[in-house]
Amino acid sequence: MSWSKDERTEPRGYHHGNLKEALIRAALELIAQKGPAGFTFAEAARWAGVSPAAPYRHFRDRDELMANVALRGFQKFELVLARAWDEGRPDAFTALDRLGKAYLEFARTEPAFYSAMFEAGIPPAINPELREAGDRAFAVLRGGAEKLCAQLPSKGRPPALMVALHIWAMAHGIASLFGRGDEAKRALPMSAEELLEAEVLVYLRGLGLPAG
Amino acid sequence: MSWSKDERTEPRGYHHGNLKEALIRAALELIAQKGPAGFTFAEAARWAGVSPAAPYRHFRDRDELMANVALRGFQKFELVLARAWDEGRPDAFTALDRLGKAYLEFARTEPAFYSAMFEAGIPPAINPELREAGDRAFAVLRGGAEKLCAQLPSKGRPPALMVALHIWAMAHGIASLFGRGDEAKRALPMSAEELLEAEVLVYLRGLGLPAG
DNA sequence: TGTACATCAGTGAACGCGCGTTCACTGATGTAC
DNA sequence: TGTACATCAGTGAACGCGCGTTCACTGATGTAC
Repeated sequence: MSWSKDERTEPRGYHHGNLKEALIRAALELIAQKGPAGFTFAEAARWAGVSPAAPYRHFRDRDELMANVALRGFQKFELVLARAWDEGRPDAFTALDRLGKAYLEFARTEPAFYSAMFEAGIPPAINPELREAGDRAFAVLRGGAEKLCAQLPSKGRPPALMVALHIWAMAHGIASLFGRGDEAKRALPMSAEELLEAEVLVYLRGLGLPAG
Repeated sequence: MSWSKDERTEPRGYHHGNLKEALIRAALELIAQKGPAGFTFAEAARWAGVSPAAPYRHFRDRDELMANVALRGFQKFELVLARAWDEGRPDAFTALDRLGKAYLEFARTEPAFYSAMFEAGIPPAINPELREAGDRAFAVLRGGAEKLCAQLPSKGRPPALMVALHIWAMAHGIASLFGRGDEAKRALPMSAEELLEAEVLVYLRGLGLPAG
């Protein structure tokens, strides 16, 4: 869970008690329903059962809320990816396969997070905290790529960073084209998971893996 | 050019004469500036120098305008891709490389079209004309994949459709992560073009290409 | 344990704004005769 | 070539709406003594 503290089921009384978390949850719900653009500060307040002025106690404006959602998204994403990768156990191939599936599962089950992270157009340069969180999530992919590359003969070994970027691009490409539940559903002869798995497999073979 | 007819440089008089085209151009400009969500019907009208009621003569609502932009985007995309592919001349590799570069160039130089096509969330199922245009653009990739696959031994040859989807996912992944001018610019050790070229190269090697 | 007080997190009313949409209208264009 | 008329593509004023934002306020909570 991203909203850790205590989950009050029934916020009551004058003080909400957990408004910041409630607003973030409202934003997630609204983004999931109508896309990253289709959510307003006022509506999030209404969702949380609070006056339209209340959110200003916790966020300067809509963008700050959005950035906060993206931040938590990256944190959760890092966790999910790291758990899937599991330090490359039992071997890099199996782990990479899990990683790819986890990537797609995240994009599918957390479309709001995914939107906020990659499609909301928040400039990462401005927000160092956000940028760092994104980098940490990417570091998981990068670690995986390093472990894979280490299995190649050092002569002509491709840079691990490049391999990580390739894997990211494949996963992101498939996730955004085919991996969302409802919208833009194009008829496919196979699931997004199978498609990504096959793609990564061909790619790895192209790298020379598995190597003797 | 997508807006073909006659490009009046100075729309004047009571009748605009070319309002439909002007509105689409305005939408492109606004989408490019502020993303697919950051454009309004009223603002497009203002941009075209026309009263806010005028656009209703040409589009039922904002969504219809957006769909029209996406439609033209796919048409132009198909043209651009087909020209780059050039029927696979002089050979499928060279042509595929051109295709990838053209894909990225389109995403970069026509961000508004690209957004409308892939990020505006227009349900393609509802709009058959739009869907068809998208299919025709994809058919170029598919044709390329077929030519590539034909070079493989028929035993164990992967389905061309799958290969086409893989190529699309790679190109789209790189375009949306790294291939836009201003926003979300992450420091990369190489250009988006080089990154995609390398990725496709590894992938093709994984397919067993070039084959003897 | 009780009291005074500072601080905090909410209220609710108000505002200006731009958007989407409608309406009766009007100027321009094209066509029939 | 001219006239009458239908049609088309725009105007501009008006409306209701929801948003973002501010303001003085107030109820609840925590702390010092």
